[in-house]
Amino acid sequence: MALRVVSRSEPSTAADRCAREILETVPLVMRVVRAEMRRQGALVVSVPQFRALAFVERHPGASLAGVAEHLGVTAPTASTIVDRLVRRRLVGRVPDPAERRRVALTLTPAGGRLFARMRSKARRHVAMRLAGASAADLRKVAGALAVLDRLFREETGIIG
Amino acid sequence: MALRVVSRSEPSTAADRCAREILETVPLVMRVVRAEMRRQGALVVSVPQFRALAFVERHPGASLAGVAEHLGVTAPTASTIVDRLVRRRLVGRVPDPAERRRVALTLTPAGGRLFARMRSKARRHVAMRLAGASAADLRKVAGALAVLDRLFREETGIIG
DNA sequence: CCTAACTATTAGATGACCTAAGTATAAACC
DNA sequence: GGTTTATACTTAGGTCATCTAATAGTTAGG
Repeated sequence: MALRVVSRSEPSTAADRCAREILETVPLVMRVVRAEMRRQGALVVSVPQFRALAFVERHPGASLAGVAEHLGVTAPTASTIVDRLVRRRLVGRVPDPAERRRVALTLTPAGGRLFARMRSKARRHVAMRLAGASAADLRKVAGALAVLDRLFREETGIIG
Repeated sequence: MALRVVSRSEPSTAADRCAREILETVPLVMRVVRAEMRRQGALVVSVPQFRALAFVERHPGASLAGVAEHLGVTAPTASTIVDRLVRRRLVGRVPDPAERRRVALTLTPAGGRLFARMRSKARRHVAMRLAGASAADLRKVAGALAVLDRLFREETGIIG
């Protein structure tokens, strides 16, 4: 024990260094994307609302609990998020005939269009940033993303 | 023009594919980290508050405008964020004697301790995730982060 | 000086998030 | 079959982040 007191203040594992870099760069990327979207006035709905749209598009007839789990938020939070989407006619919410305590959520045509537009705009923003990268760099990034995805993907679910 | 109508719906550039993956994985990583922090009760202050602490630690005597620019928010937003930190005795806010419309912000000892604790906790969380990666994977990730950092770093500043 | 520019705050709004408490429906169990 | 328990969602009340618009105090320029 007493022999391992050297430089406790500066962790030097490769994983530790990589962790610092992740906590530096990953939030930066998201902030820049969000900022560019906002600057263009392309943030027509909030980020959680957008994620809810994405989930409902992929899971037509989804329940509120499904949205809540996918967003990693509590049921009341999901309820109000969906409620704003419903009030803007982007999502339809009808009671499920088989399970009448459930609601079945669907994208309205307007909701589908808005979602597609926002998503392609975000992708175009990122792609424009990537225009300044070489093909080799792009391959590096893609490979690293696969690694990160694998490491962070598990346990998508409960947030508590 | 009319000759380029093929598959407009599916962009296939390498940069486009990479952009899709970035928009998939990068938010995932951040959400997982935030969720783990919250689960451990380690989110003692909010993310913007934490970022404000980080800025003031690195720039003692910073002004409110400095915090606002670093956070990418408006002055009123920065004001309330700093205000909560001041009320919790994590940040000191005194009028700058030379420029009496400015305030000089500093970390209190408690603020410094709390910031250091939160940061190391976040790093440890990420490092634990990375424990399941090979050394080669870590090198890949680090290299990709450097690329992303370069591509997204510029234009840190104005958001509005 | 006195106005123009700048720094910070206050006021008022929307939205995300939480916990706790309700309502309604389904399942389960005597 | 009726009561109890569990499930799905909503409502109520609170904190925090965020915006724009308006305000107060300070400095600088003409």
